[in-house]
Amino acid sequence: MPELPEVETIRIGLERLIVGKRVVSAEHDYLKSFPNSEDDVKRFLLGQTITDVTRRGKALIISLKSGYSLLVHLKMTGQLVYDGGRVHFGAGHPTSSLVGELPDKSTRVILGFEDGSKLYFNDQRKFGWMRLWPTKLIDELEFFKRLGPDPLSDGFSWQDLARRMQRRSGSAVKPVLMDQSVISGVGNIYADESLWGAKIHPATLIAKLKDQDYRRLHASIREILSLSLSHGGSTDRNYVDAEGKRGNYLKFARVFRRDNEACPRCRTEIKKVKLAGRGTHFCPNCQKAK
DNA sequence: CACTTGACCTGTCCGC
DNA sequence: TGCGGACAGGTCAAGT
Repeated sequence: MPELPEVETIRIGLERLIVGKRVVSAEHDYLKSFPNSEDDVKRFLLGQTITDVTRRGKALIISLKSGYSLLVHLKMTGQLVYDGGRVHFGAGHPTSSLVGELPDKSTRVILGFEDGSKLYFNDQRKFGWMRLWPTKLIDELEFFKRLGPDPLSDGFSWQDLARRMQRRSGSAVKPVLMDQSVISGVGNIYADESLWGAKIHPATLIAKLKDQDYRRLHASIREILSLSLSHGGSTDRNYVDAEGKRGNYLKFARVFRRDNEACPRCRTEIKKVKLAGRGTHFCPNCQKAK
C-alpha cells in the first residue's frame, strides 16, 4: 500500500509522537508479522527508549537505545497507528479515519509506552513485517543493500535516473520505475502519475527513451512525490497516517483511478490496462506509445 | 542472464 | 442473499 509519500507522512507523525517514549509492553499474535523471539523482545525492546524514526525507501526504522531498531515494512495494507488516549477513532468519519476501535481484527502487534499510550501495527493482508535488528547491521540486510537512491534526495539528478534505468534496457519503463533497486519509494500510484507528467507511455521500452524523456521524468517524479507528501499521501483503501488520518493526494491525481474520466491536459478519456501484472492508468493521447 | 509470473493473505466488489 | 472470480497500493522466489 504505502509508497514514499505515505511512509514519509507516517515517519513525520511518529517522530513527533513516539520519540523519547519508553516501551513497556509488546504483544504480537502472528509470527510472520513479528518473527523475533520473546527473548529478543525482552533484551532489546522492553524498557528501551525510542531515539529516532527514519525511512529508507518504503521501510521505516524505529531506533531504540538498546542499539537495536524496529524495522517496519507495511507492504500493501499495513498501518502504524498511535493512540495517545485522546484521539477518538471513528471508522467512517469522513475527515479523520478508516480506523475504528483498536485493537481490531487486523492488529498484529501492539507496543505499549510508559505513559499508557500505544502503537498499533495493523495489517489486513499480513504481507507486512516488523522486526528487531541491530541498528549497526542494517546495511547488511539484503533488502537495504539493494535499495536505489531516494528520488527526493538533494543529489539525485536526471543523469542518475537515466543511468540507473538504462541497466534494464529490455523492460517497459513502468516496472523499472517501480523496481526498488533502481530508485526507492515509487510504487503503482506514483509510477502512473509520474509517467503522465512526463508524457511517457508506461509500456515504452527503456531502450527507446531519450535524454529529454529522462529530464521530464525526473522532474515529474520529484514534483508528484512532493505534491503528494504535502497532502499527506494517497488513501486508496487502507492507508492512514500515524494518527489514523487519510491522505488527500488522490483528489489531485491526474490518472490513477481516473479511468473513463477526461485527461486534465487534453480531455481524452483516460484508459486503464494491465501492465506487468499491475493496474495501469494513462492518457492514450498525451502518452503515445513509441 | 534478464525479464515475467505466481505466491504470499484478506477483504471487497461485481456479475450471475 | 449467495457464490465464484477478479482485483487491490509490494516484494521475492521460481519459472521461462
